[in-house]
Amino acid sequence: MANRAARQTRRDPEKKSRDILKAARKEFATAGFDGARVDKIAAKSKFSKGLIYHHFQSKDELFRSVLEQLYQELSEENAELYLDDFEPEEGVVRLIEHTFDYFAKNPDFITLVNNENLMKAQHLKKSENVRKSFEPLRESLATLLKQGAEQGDFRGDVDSTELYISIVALGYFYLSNMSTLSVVFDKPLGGPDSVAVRKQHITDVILGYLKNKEG
Amino acid sequence: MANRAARQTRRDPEKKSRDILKAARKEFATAGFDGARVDKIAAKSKFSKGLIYHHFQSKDELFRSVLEQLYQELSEENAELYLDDFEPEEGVVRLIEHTFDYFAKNPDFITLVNNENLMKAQHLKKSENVRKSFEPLRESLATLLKQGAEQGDFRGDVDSTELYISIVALGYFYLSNMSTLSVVFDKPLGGPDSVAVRKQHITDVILGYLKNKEG
Amino acid sequence: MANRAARQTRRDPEKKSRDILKAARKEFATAGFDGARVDKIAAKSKFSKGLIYHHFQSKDELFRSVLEQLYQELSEENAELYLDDFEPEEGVVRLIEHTFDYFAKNPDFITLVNNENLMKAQHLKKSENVRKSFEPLRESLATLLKQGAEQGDFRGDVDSTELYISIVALGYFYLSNMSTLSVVFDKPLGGPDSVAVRKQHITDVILGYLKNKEG
Amino acid sequence: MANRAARQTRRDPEKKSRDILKAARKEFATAGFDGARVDKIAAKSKFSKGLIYHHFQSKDELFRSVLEQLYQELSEENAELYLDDFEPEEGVVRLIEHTFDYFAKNPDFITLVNNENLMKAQHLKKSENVRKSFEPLRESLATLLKQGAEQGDFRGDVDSTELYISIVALGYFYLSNMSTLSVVFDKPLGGPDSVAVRKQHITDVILGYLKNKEG
DNA sequence: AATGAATGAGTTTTCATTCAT
DNA sequence: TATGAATGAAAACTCATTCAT
Repeated sequence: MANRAARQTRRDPEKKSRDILKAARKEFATAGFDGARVDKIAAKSKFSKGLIYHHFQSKDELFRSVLEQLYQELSEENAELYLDDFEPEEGVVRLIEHTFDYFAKNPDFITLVNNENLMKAQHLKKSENVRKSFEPLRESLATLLKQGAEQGDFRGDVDSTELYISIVALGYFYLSNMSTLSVVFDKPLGGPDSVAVRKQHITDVILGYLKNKEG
Repeated sequence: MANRAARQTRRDPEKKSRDILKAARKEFATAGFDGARVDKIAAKSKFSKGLIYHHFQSKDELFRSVLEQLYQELSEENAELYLDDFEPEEGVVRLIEHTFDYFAKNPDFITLVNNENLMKAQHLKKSENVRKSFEPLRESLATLLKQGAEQGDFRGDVDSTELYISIVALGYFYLSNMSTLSVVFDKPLGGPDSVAVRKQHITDVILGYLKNKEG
Repeated sequence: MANRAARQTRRDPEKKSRDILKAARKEFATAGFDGARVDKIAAKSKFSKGLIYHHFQSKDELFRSVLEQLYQELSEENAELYLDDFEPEEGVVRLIEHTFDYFAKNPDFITLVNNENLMKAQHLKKSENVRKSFEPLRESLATLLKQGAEQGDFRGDVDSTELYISIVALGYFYLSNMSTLSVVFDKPLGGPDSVAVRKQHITDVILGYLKNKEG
Repeated sequence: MANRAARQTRRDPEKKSRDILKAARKEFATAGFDGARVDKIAAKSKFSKGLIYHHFQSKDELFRSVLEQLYQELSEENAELYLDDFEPEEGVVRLIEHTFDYFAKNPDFITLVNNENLMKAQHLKKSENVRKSFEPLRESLATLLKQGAEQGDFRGDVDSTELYISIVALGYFYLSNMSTLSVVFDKPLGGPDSVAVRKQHITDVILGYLKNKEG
């Protein structure tokens, strides 16, 4: 039995990779790329350092894999939104709320992406499979905007990419910069109340903008 | 006179500190806190490592000083806006444009602040003089919002802190995440045209929101 | 066989530890704790600095291990004395001579222990296995003293711990402070004649004291 | 007045040296030669590092001066014993007790001398004025021993230098090695009771030895 | 005489990566 | 495949000493 379990472990390299990636993601998110320690990742994943280097060639490659997995997950979640099935306003609200909630529930995403930006996206640039990964969502949003404009609900001069960036920005920045904002505004922003207020504010801003047709 | 100047140089520890801080800011912005090398800061500043440790006690303290200087500069620039002298809409536009331009012209600010957020603002928390440093600006903005509402130009339900965070977020996030965004949208966002478009979009969003009085 | 031996070497971390400890002991004894250089220990032991830090966590831990080994060796040597097998006077003389000879042959012991005392025994305090390591010897001495008193050879008011400290002190101090004593008495004390004279003097003092029953 | 005080300071370099030496002695005793910091000595003495280097040429020279002062003080105290004015036994007891008390009251002496021995007396060897500084005391002790032997109180085969070293050893070692002894005997030796017991034991040993004429 | 800023060689320690087994 | 001991290059930080003022 023990033998069989061992064999199982031996024969499931994907499971191994997943475990390593999970540990790596946590470590990179906690300590940043430069602060992360391969030793700690090994300890957390219960595999040896040698094995990690066997599966991934370097710390950089490991980080790249973490990022790819991260964007892959986000894409999958976004695909579940089925924006095309909703009326323009409802669709936009769904997108806003889902985007905010996703970042709020996945603080590691923000940390890791910020890290990657500090390094000028050098890892992501090598990942073909994340290129254009937001295209489906952008297209759905463009459709909503077009329909909204045609129905007279939304203004007609809105660029879908810019708007999506704005929807992300309003939540991402708040969550990403919470620590320093709390200091410079001398007010803790991390509480559930503050977060709920923020989420409502974001919806107000985006909808207020879209529905102001005198633009 | 030359003599005096020489003496001045020798005896001007503030000048020295400024030079060190300048070099440190560049290195921290380029490499991040963990990636930054005190050796490089010494080389860039033309002073010895020993001197750096004589003036600042540790790499952490040096980073803290860089951050303090950074927020100090931003506060000073913000004070020059004289928002109180303008009509509501003009004032808000000034604030939006100035904020965006400031971040665009000072990419180091974003890098350094992101770094500090990755470290949970541990350095900034020790800096008493940055606490509430945005209070004057927030108050000016609150006044503009109130006047704008009274004059019937702006909606009346806007929280000044949330709005200011939004104004910052819309530009900061774009600039901060430009590298990864360029990859996932497969479209270079750093060019002057893109930046100008972005700036206009931000103004549109904020004004569109504020001037939509149907809440 | 050769193969096996090679493997042995590779796989014998205890041998490695012993080699490192040997080099460390020499360096610490020569230069003192603060004066000792981990670089030199690495060079002497033919292992890399990294390996030393892999086996021992810090310079302090390395020093602690050296001390533990030191006391371990002394305990083992003391156990070989079999004091219980001898008549009181002969047993005491054996102890005196062995103690003196041990310190004379192991000058590193004195240097290292003096160092540890300069540091208030901070390392030894963490070593559980040296606590009470002299208890067997003290007990044997106590037995000898009791027997000697019963047989009318020794005085009856002697504390075994105090006496053992005295036996050690008379030799240890002479060897430990030889350098300064040679200066202040303007007379080299390190020669074999001086040492032999000293050893005889110590035996005279202790026996003279023990056998003076008018105390 | 202030002026005068300043002048006074300026004109009293000996006072300055004394203050520096006092601070240096404390620092060297606390941290050992290698552990001592010139910066700390400067801070403690309220003089600048430059001044310290002006008066003493190096850390080594400073340590040498501390040692010289130390032995000078001990010599002066010993001269106050007036051993020649006492009967043999009383004189020897005075010497034993004074020696023990001196070390007990001046723990720095032990620390500093041990340090110097770890460095093979390299500093003391350069100090002409400590050579033979114990000659007067040794001579007084020799006289006491001779008188005691003539009066039939003491045995006649005692070398004064060996005996003096023993008198010192029995107290010095106990005080010097108290930290490690407390660990290996698992018993705190620093308390006033233990010290008093030790002092009595030393007197017993030396007198017991001297008065045992069957030697 | 007096200061303390400035230096640079050197310390302990760390860590990504390799490699023998 | 899998391990983890081993390495070496580099990191933050220290400190006796010097030197311009």
